[in-house]
Amino acid sequence: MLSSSIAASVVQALAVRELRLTANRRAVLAALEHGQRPLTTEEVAVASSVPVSTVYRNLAELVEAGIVARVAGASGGDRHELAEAFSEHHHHHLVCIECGIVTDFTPSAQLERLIEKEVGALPDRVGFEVTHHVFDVRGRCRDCTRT
Amino acid sequence: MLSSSIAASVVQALAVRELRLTANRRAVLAALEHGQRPLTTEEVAVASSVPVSTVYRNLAELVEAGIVARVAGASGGDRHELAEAFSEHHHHHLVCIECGIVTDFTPSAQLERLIEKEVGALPDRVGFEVTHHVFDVRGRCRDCTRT
DNA sequence: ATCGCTTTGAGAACGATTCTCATTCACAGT
DNA sequence: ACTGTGAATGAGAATCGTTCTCAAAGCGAT
Repeated sequence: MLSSSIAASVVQALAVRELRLTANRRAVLAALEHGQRPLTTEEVAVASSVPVSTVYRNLAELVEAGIVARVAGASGGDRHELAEAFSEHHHHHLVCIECGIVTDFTPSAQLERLIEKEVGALPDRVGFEVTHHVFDVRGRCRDCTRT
Repeated sequence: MLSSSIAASVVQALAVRELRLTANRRAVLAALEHGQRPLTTEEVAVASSVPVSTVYRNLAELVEAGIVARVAGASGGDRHELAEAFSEHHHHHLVCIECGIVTDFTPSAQLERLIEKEVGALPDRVGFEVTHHVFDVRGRCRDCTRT
């Protein structure tokens, strides 16, 4: 079930785009909320029991509405998670280049501050309008190093 | 033409995997070396005049051999560039979410140091074997902000 | 209950990537 | 140079993830 605290703000964000919080979208969001990690479209479809074509469409709409964030996996399909405004806190990703699994991690506040500062200077420096940054670490996860 | 300075080390890296530096692979690498930015598979095929199926295969092998790096674009096809060991220097990317173009930028040494430190601690902290990190900034490039 | 609009779902369509396999090529040994 | 062996090639088929299509169903307001 989608937690009601999230539901409220989701409804608002959807309303802006004249989208409704239907049972399917609820199920998709609930899957993302309870998933331990960013999920592929396929995983969302299975976890939510919503047909794939609808999951594709819903995820696209939710990303568009800023409720869901797309995470670049190692290969084979993008992954999705609740956008930061709708989940716990700012974090980054550990991407396993072997099995493709993506897990979260939170870097130090110091690093975060420095990144913000650096990124904030880009518009003036190179005329690039920043929407967000990605700081991912790639390598082999605990399971895959056991082989 | 692929610069001879690179060619030498490429041959070595290829030899480890029993791969040869053929005319096609030369052309693919030359395209990446002279491209101003990370290129899509299609762009490499055109620039090098090598058939797409061969470009796909060659890029995969070169990535596998650590000679080429895959860069996650905004959408529509991954992009490729020479791996850092074979190109000028360490850098990161500005990815335009509008047109998909990827350009390079170099963050401050201070940020780089802090990232290294943080990333270096991960193996002990969470049992993740780090191969490299990705620090990309997403937004709209100069051209796309003009619309 | 009715109207107008959004949403849905099954399958078709599409595009990027991978696979297949007969042919060609590169290098090592002679 | 000549030959043998495994690597590399290329054209098209096959595959896989994603998007599109369209008729049917759902939701909210009147």
